[in-house]
Amino acid sequence: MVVNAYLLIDNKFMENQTYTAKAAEILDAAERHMRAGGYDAVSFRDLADEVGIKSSSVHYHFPQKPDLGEAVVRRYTDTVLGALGAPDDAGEDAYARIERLCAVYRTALSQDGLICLCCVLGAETRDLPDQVASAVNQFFERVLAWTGTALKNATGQGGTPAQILASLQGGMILAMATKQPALFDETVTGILERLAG
Amino acid sequence: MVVNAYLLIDNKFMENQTYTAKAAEILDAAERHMRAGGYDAVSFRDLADEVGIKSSSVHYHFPQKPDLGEAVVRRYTDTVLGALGAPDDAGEDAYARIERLCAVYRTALSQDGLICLCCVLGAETRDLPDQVASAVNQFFERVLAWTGTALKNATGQGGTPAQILASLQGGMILAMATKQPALFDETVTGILERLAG
DNA sequence: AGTTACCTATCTTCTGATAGATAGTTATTC
DNA sequence: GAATAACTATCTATCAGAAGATAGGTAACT
Repeated sequence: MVVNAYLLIDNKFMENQTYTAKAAEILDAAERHMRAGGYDAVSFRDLADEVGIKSSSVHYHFPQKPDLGEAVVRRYTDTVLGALGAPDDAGEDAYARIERLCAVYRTALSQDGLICLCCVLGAETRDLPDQVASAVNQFFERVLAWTGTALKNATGQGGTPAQILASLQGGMILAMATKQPALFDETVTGILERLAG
Repeated sequence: MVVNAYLLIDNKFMENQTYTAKAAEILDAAERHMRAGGYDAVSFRDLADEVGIKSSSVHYHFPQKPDLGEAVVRRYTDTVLGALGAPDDAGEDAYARIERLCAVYRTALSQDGLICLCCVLGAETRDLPDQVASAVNQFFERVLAWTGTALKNATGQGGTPAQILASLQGGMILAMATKQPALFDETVTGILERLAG
């Protein structure tokens, strides 16, 4: 049986895409820079220096910058969805799932001191190469879908997936821009209170 | 009486800072680019071309790039606060005021097809020159303060200023990144529903 | 005379990108 | 099993273009 290569991109098989150690190092550095300063904050030379190779070797792993950008976003998407786990585990209620969603975001913020990659890139979508913008779009579609499933059979008036996700993304920006991490926690509190009803 | 120049920056006098026609044109172009793609999306040459002068002449109006960035953010802040009007007009209730806040954001999004400047810059705060990051910080402090005042004597459980603002900022990103403006409207609906109680 | 608002010309540094060489590994063929 | 081919991951060297920035000139207005 021949597997449709296109399908491979949009279903679970893709989640296990592997990279060599060096390529992964490059992606790590690129993600860090992008989350701190956006797409333009990444330069092939800086990445090369950080991982100890030459800039031309970075092009070997990721021919063009949009290829690199797309790879960073796709890997990030898979990491986040992996951390979120199943949105329809019967042993959990909606509250526990959304609490987990908030915790995933919270960890990213406090652990790395950086906000969500797709929050940063989403803000500059208009100027991103199509390839990258499309990957960012898919991140949101997938997380929105996860949240929609997670909310099934929710009791309280917890709000829609878009409302919840908007609060999380906006809370991060507020926390980062005002240097007050507590503002993020405040938005999380609001989300969970509404869900508890 | 000598007016304290520092005070001038943080109170209403500052709102009337004037620019020559050409400087204002430069700020317009710079704001457009920044709202579409962030701080790095602005180049002196592009701005110069757009307003019909040479790049060195842009430096005449705004010596360094951080000066330009700061000016764009400060002018934007004053414009937004001007559009918001008084947060403590006795003839209005909290709902009407927050409705206005949402409308201001909504207009920016639908009229220009661009999201809030400080949403974009806030996302990349970590990599911004201090001068610019500080102006972005002040934008949020002022809008948070406006919202706090607007909510005084609110009846329903409308949420805190940070919760409301986070929803608005996040809703914009979601709308932009998914190319679904309706997602912004959905977050606005949520904000107003909670406020109505 | 001084100030304003531009200009020309130029500099350095950084950017993404490419061509072509090299050493080491892996696979294929005789 | 040895010879050869192909692939992987890096290098050196280089390019054209764009970036922010500066020095110094000019014409007009105050």
